[in-house]
Amino acid sequence: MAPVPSGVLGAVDPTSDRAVFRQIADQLREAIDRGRFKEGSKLPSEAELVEHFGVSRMTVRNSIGVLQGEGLISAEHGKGVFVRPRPPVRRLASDRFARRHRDQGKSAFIVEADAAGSRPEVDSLEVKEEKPSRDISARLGSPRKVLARRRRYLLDGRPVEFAVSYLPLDLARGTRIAEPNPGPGGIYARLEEAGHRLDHFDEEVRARMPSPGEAKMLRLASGVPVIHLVRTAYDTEGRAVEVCDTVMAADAYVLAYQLPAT
Amino acid sequence: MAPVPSGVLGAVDPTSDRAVFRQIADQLREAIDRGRFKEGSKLPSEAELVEHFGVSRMTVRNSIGVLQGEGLISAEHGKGVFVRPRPPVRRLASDRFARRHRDQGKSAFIVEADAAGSRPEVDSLEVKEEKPSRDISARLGSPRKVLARRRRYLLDGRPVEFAVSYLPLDLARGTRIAEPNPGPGGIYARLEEAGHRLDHFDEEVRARMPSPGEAKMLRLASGVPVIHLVRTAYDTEGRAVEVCDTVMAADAYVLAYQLPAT
DNA sequence: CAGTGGTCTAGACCACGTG
DNA sequence: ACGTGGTCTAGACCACTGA
Repeated sequence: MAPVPSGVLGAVDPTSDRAVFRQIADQLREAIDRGRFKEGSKLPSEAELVEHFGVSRMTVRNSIGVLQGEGLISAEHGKGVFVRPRPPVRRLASDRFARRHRDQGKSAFIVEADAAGSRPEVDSLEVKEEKPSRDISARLGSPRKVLARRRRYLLDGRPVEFAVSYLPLDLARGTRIAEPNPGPGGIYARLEEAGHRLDHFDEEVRARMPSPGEAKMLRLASGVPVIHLVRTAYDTEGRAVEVCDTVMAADAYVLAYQLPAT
Repeated sequence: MAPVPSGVLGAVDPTSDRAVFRQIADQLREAIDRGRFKEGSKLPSEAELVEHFGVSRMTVRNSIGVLQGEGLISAEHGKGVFVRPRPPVRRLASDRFARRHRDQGKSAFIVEADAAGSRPEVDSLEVKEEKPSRDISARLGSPRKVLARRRRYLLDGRPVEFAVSYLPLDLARGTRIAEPNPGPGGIYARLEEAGHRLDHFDEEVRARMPSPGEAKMLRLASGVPVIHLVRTAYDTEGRAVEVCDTVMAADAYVLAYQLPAT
């Protein structure tokens, strides 16, 4: 068993008021912050830390759990504990739905990822009619049924976002919007062709820890929150024509908005 | 010791592939979701769960840890484990910095909280000159020193937000902006009086788990992420005149934006 | 005071990943 | 086969809360 690199980690004081596992977590955190353990690199194994600090394994595991909860490290069964790499973030600009950005063939996600040198994928595509939740229904003006378009987005094989678009049935049924591939420019282009010129979008942004289902769908490490974004699209007559409910891996995104000062 | 209420929690299957502590976490999560344990109410004690499921205490504690990480429950030493109440959220609208909202005497935070029936407080107010971080410096056009205005916001005694405003020294030194109370309309009103008419704001929104210092400052329970918001204010000449760096308790906020469709 | 969660020990066996 | 983390036990003592 390799010893812990000398000088990187000190000793703990069992008589201190601060719990031993917190002292160990503090030392590891500081070592990571100072770059003594680099992004993606392996921390000393539990056994090595037990040896180094002279504590029981549960104490070491407890300290590792603290840093996992902070999103700093993640454990991989059979391999070790690693400093969590910060993945490249996708920047969502507030003008991303402007008409000029509607590409002829490809979706905004694909275009943008290609430009950034990432490999984009969309999977789990599912389109079906269903009864809306109370919340979605209220936002769309209480339709009895809606068309739901579900899909998951991945970058370089990593799932980063899961989104569901809801549209009132009278706008969607029988159009390309109800097909898996809605055609060039996406559903917004189809809505405008049908006479529903878009006026503006409302976006609501929340952050929270993922449900177990979301963590699985996005393959989230512990300590990674999600950004929950609900966007409502309005046409020029003030009618809500679409609600898009999106859950994003928070470590993969930064949202950018421009606000008028007037 | 009171028994676990009958019918609410079942049994675990030690031969299952799913770990026992996950099965217990699943059962507790489902009971909470179904409302069998209401918001703010106390869960069975660790000892009662040990008795009910016939497992060791560490197993029960492990399952409790899972739900804490999800932000569903929080433990209080000496009292018990409770279903985490969802605090009222503060909605930040994208027009919150419009001139018409600049109240004569009070800050936007105070006005809004009063209207919502909450008791607002601002503390830890600190104003000083300092050397900016690389990031802040870049956003402000690389000034050598800046004025930093730090403050913490509380609602009904609960800290919800910690904010730091940075301004280039040449705009702030010798003005009311450099005083703890910048006067009616706040620093934006002072900037405009000095001829820096505001044109727009850029906001960047991220979500992540808090650092230990942030968790302490905002008294965050485990399983509560923070929203990190960086806003840059530009005047009509395109100069960045202020950067505001804000860390918010994610369970206390929803951000609302309006985006043009053009 | 009794009851609660917080910390810690010293073991055990299992499941995963790699050589 | 071996080293890694994952799960689990059966205890112990401590610190906080409330009656």
